[in-house]
Amino acid sequence: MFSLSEENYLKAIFHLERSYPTGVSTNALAEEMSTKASSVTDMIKRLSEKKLVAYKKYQGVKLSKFGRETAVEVIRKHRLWEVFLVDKLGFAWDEVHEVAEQLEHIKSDKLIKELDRFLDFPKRDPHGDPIPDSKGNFVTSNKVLLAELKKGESGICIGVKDSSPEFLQYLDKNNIALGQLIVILEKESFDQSMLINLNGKELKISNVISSNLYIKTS
Amino acid sequence: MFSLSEENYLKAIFHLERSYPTGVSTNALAEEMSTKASSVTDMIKRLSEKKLVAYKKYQGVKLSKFGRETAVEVIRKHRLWEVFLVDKLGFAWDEVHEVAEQLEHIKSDKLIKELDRFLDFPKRDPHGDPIPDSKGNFVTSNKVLLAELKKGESGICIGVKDSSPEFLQYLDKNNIALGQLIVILEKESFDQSMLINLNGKELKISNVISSNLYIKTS
DNA sequence: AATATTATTTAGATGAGTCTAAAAAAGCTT
DNA sequence: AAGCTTTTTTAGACTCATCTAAATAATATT
Ligand SMILES: [Mn+2]
Ligand SMILES: [Mn+2]
Ligand SMILES: [Mn+2]
Ligand SMILES: [Mn+2]
Repeated sequence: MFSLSEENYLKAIFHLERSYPTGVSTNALAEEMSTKASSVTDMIKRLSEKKLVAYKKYQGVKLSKFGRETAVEVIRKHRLWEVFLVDKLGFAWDEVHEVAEQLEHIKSDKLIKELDRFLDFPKRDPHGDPIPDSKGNFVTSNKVLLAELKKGESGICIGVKDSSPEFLQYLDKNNIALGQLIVILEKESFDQSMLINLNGKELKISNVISSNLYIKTS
Repeated sequence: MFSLSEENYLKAIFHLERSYPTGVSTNALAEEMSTKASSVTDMIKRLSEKKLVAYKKYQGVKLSKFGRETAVEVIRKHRLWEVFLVDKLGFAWDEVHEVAEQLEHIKSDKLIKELDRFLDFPKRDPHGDPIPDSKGNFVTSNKVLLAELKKGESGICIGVKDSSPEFLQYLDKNNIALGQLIVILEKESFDQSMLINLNGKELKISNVISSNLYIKTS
């Protein structure tokens, strides 16, 4: 059983490994955890002693198999709780993350097993992120940022890259939701802003927005 | 916002105040918290600085109004989560306490408000204990230990004093559940054991058992 | 009232997790 | 290759929550 801090570091390393395939740097981890590099070094040493990460001085960290399994389990719990909060308690999708950050650390195998069943084994959380199953397997869907599409192309919105309350509330305000068809009517070459069609209505969105919306491709 | 440890101490003091109306002793608190008296003294000083308890050296502690409100809120959360686990996730009543000990420390006003609504504002937890409402008010029912009743008397079982898994499993095994009518057929003066009628069936129970079952009186 | 026992507090240490400041290593420039 | 900059690690300190051992206060016994 690991501490709340240890679990949070494992999650952070897991997420950063995509951008740092050769090893997550101390500074990147410090940034992600909103802490100091020296604290990260301390924690990395602890995680290394517990065989959760592979660490060599000045080389960054990588999750071990064990560490990755642990991280995925915490992520599974986080996302299941997010589904619970939205589907059962009526939270909005921009209100769930903070609470899930706490709930993900509750230790009980039975709890998470029964919660999963109660929610009818959901495959995705309210932000479109995949939920690992009890064995740690999860779908990796073919997605691309809306910003990468060209004029005339279209696709279904299936997730958000930024899931901050601010961004999610912007989407709500403009009636952009997961599952919706988006057609690119115009794309401005100067600032990459787009005119899109959404439910028959036209909407102008900046590159900041289109760079944080995932579209299903295949 | 208080730490997990602080909240647990407040709960313990709250429960012990019934037995120690003039002030909860350091040793009693150490016993309840499974820790050492010196640790208790340290914590009491912290709680006192935060105005959660009134403390004078060698005099024991009492909760302040603020401290009592905080304790009651934690107890409210604990019991609501226990209802959730039993009613929604299918936990048995002897499996919920440990998990609720963790869940009671989750910080989110909205979460507990919506959970309460989701559970349809339950008045009692799975062990018959009253659940404080959002203002901290809860019913204090007229109850008496089964052991205090005499031959020929009867009443409805409404709660347990000991809610350890071992005791609860004993009750399950003997089909004793909350809400049931219990009639005392015989009472042995030597060891206080009883012969009771339960759903038409006769059952012999020891004083250890009857001293941990609450019966509704008025 | 003096003494013995018990309860409580103090003193000092430990471990987890964090911090700042300083040292050391790695990576870039020229 | 030497020097400069950035990154990372080390050293030392702090808080919270705990512990053991010792000191002190309160209570009980004779
Ligand atoms: Mn989240
Ligand atoms: Mn999410
Ligand atoms: Mn309980
Ligand atoms: Mn209970």
